[in-house]
Amino acid sequence: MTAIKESSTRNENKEMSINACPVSYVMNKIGGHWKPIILYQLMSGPKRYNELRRAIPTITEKMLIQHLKQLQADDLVTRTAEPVVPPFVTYALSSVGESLTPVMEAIANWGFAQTGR
Amino acid sequence: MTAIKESSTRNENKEMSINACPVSYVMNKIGGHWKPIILYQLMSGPKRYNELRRAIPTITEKMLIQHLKQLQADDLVTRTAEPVVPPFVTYALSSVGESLTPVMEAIANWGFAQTGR
DNA sequence: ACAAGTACTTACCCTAAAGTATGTATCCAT
DNA sequence: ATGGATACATACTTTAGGGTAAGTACTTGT
Repeated sequence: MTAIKESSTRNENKEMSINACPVSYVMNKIGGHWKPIILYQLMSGPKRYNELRRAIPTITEKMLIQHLKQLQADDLVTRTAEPVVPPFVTYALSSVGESLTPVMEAIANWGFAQTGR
Repeated sequence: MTAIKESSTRNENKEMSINACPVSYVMNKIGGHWKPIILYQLMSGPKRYNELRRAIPTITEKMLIQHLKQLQADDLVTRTAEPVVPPFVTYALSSVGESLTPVMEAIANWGFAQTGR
């Protein structure tokens, strides 16, 4: 999973920031290119893997699972796989993920206010 | 200012996301490594260039001015230079920047709730 | 027999963002 | 005249994140 060189200045700074700035901490969980988009999709309800793919046409499969895994590791989304063939895997917001909803909405609303609609 | 290769898949995806996902739009303004930290510092009042440096010891000068310029271009912060020698330059949140305060606080509070304080 | 759908995995490459290092101009204090 | 403080600028390198492409395993439909 794209191994991390554990002692670049870059990562040290990241660690520091996460501890020093509460906003920075949150950005590491919901920031980046794809995570907010995935979370935004899941806010409208649980979705299957391929539903997410189709909902976000420009995302690659690699990025989708990579971030879904990260979001699971951060306890923001849950994965439920029904043991059938063909596979039936559903992703949903965890309770922690749900608690993000008002925050995400606050962010989105500011965006709407800025862009006019 | 680090010229942008205007037609990589990367940038096309970025453009698309900004239009499709309101959260993504906001992330482009306040996301990234340093911007939230700088904004968080300015939320406690205007600061001089070197005050910011000292408040964020791990940031390099390059990153600091680069992001300050970007934040100015996005109308989130203002720069006021008194024409004296030695220079006296103050950075502050613009009115738009101020309007971000509740959003940033919502984010920070969620972070605090998650980390326990 | 073969394509299509499910949900991934893996190897390799490219680039934007961040880091390193050094330079600029002006003034004041020692 | 040398060093420190102010607020930057600019060339050069590194790396983490993202993109490309192809493969896996199992089943249903034609």
